Amino acid sequence: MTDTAPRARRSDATRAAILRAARERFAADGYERATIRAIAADARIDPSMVMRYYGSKEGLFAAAAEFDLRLPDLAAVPPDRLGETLVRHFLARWEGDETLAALLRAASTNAGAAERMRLLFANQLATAVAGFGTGPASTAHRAGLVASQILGLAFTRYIVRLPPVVEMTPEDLVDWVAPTLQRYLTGRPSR
Amino acid sequence: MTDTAPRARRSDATRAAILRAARERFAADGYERATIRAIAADARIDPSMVMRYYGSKEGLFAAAAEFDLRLPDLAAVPPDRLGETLVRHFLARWEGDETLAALLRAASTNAGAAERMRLLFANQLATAVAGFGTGPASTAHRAGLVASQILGLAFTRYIVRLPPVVEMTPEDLVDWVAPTLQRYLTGRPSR
DNA sequence: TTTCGATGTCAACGCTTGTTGGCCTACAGT
DNA sequence: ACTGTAGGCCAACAAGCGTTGACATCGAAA
Repeated sequence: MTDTAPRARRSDATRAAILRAARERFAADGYERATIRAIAADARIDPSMVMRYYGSKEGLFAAAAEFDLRLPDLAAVPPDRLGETLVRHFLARWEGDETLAALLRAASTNAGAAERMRLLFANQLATAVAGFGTGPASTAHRAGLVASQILGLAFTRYIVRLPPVVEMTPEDLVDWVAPTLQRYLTGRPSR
Repeated sequence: MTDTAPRARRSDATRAAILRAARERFAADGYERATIRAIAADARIDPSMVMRYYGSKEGLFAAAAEFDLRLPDLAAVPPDRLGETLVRHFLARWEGDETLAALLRAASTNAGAAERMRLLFANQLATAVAGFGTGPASTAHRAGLVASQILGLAFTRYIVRLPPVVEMTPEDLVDWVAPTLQRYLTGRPSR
């Protein structure tokens, strides 16, 4: 039941090459400047193949932006190390897979990409941190605050490339940002 | 000496209308989807006028993205209220002027806009917070961390519009985010 | 060996884009 | 009243875009 398409088609390699090239281009150029022609050239096939396999540019992006945050089970983490765990995980996930960068860049100008970003954080981050924290702030608000810091870090480090943020080592970033996330998850606001 | 162009030209109103329309479009659509034709239509003039007055689309954007953060003199702020002051100021600045949103959206896909964003934070934010904090972290790093949280807040609230971040009131945001900035400016990292 | 669907190429379509140059019009200086 | 210039519009350009359909080729089933 796990594989609905039992035998591999001969075109699977082509499909994969298209996806790989698409992720690269979307991550580097954003949605509108990443052209189907350029993606096809990278994958060494004709632009019309992209249309055949993915229907449209939107369809290609939807396939290329499929992403799993792979968040660990936070219930198994010592409660006072939640922030550290999250920063470390996101940094690793970001540097190892350019899909998130593609989604981030595209979300600025493409409505569909922004919607995907919202779903990603609602379905994966918000549910992962559900149950943490008490008091006046809802779990959703805590997840939103975490998202604001995580995405801001990614935006300044990988998109705008602010020099001081780029220069900091992952360990520096963990040391500084972990307490922020920790407080957003388990702390209280001032006043 | 304050006004180098003593008498107002008759075209100044048109120039201003173009700039206003450009800021709106760049903020709403980003750099590539905001077309000169659409901007000209909003300003009720011919597209060729945009070229005459601003030379090119890049030139128009450069003029439209001119921005002053208008940061207050932080030396005059009680040292333990730096974070609160900054969050409040940025929130007000953001909601009152769409230029920053235009710059933020465009910075994701346009190299020139990203460069402008870097200059903005280097020249205005980094210099405003210069001198705060001691210890192993340089002032530039502290400014970069502040930028990551401020831009992340703007990105999630005004660009991606993550529901929990949009729903929070400005006062809620101040209460939660102020301690973060306070620590980035005057605190120490964990470990 | 023939057949037929899957795989891939080619050329073109209709459209939009930034940009340009020519032309008309109104108004300020004489 | 005349004239020069600044302000504005119109039409068109070359280029690039996503997308389409017709045609070639390969590989496996018959």
